Amino acid sequence: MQDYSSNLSRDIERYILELFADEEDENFISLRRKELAEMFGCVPSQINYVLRSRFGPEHGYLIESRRGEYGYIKIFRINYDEPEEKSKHFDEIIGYSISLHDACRLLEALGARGFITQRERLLIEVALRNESSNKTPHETARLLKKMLNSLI
Amino acid sequence: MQDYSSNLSRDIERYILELFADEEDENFISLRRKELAEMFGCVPSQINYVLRSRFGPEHGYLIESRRGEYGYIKIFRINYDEPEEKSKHFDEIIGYSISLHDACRLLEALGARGFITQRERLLIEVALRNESSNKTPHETARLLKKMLNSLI
DNA sequence: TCATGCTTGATTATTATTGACCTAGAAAAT
DNA sequence: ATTTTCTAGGTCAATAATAATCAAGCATGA
Repeated sequence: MQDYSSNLSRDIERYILELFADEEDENFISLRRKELAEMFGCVPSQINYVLRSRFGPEHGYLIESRRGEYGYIKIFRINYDEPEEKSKHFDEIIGYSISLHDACRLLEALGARGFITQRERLLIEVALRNESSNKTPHETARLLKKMLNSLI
Repeated sequence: MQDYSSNLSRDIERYILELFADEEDENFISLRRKELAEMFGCVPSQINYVLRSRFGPEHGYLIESRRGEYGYIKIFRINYDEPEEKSKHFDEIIGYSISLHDACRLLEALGARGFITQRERLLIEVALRNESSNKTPHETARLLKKMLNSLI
């Protein structure tokens, strides 16, 4: 169902995405939380909510910030592609549950196709194996999808 | 786009980094606190603040200084070529327990030092945040060290 | 209606700057 | 040889200007 009503968080999200669109050559944008909040007539913590819910690492963004005078928030966009296609693809091929063994085979294939580097593959495998004794195939699938989707 | 990346401390940091760049064959630079403070028109303790906040061990530097006449401050840039040293370094700066927040800050510094790429940083952050609600600082430290050590 | 997402503001934490006071080392004075 | 003085760096606390967190209440939409 489509939604036509106004929504502050969505507006702020769109504004930030526009900033990225305006800076095609850069992979990050800078902003001041206070300014942005004033601009949208909201409380500053609203900005944190938008960042948390839409620009976190699982969404493919890295955030750096500093407080105090000259404070700032930088948002780094790690990937440039449209998220739709590939993440749907991962959801399909990984599914609701996957064994550690199959996960590693998939990572091998993704490496062969140049989708991830050898180091990235290592990182994902280490994360998947972490406390693997009590990690179910379902949890494995969830984490694997999260990590791969963040890169897309 | 605005960059918000200039203030006194950042200027002093950049100046010191330039000193290192100018002396590529040396692994240290030396300076006089008073001179530097005069040069930047600030109080001398400002220099200590910059050293404390930007040239600590977690940034890959060591400080040695001497007071009185012929006083000086030397900043050593440490090399971590050997895998053994790198692993030990990670153990030292991460320790037995670390908050998610501090872990992310550390990853930022490791990125700046060229130890990890932005994509690798993304993967590590996603893994650390996974089920972070019941992830203790101790478990965070263990996983973080495991992942970083896998890259050595 | 009910779960989820959104909004708000009070409280807490961090960052940078400044200056007053403290400490160590070397030279000068005794 | 000992004391004094001078010079340079160290530490700490106060302050100001941000940003982050948290919990509570509200709104939306399936």
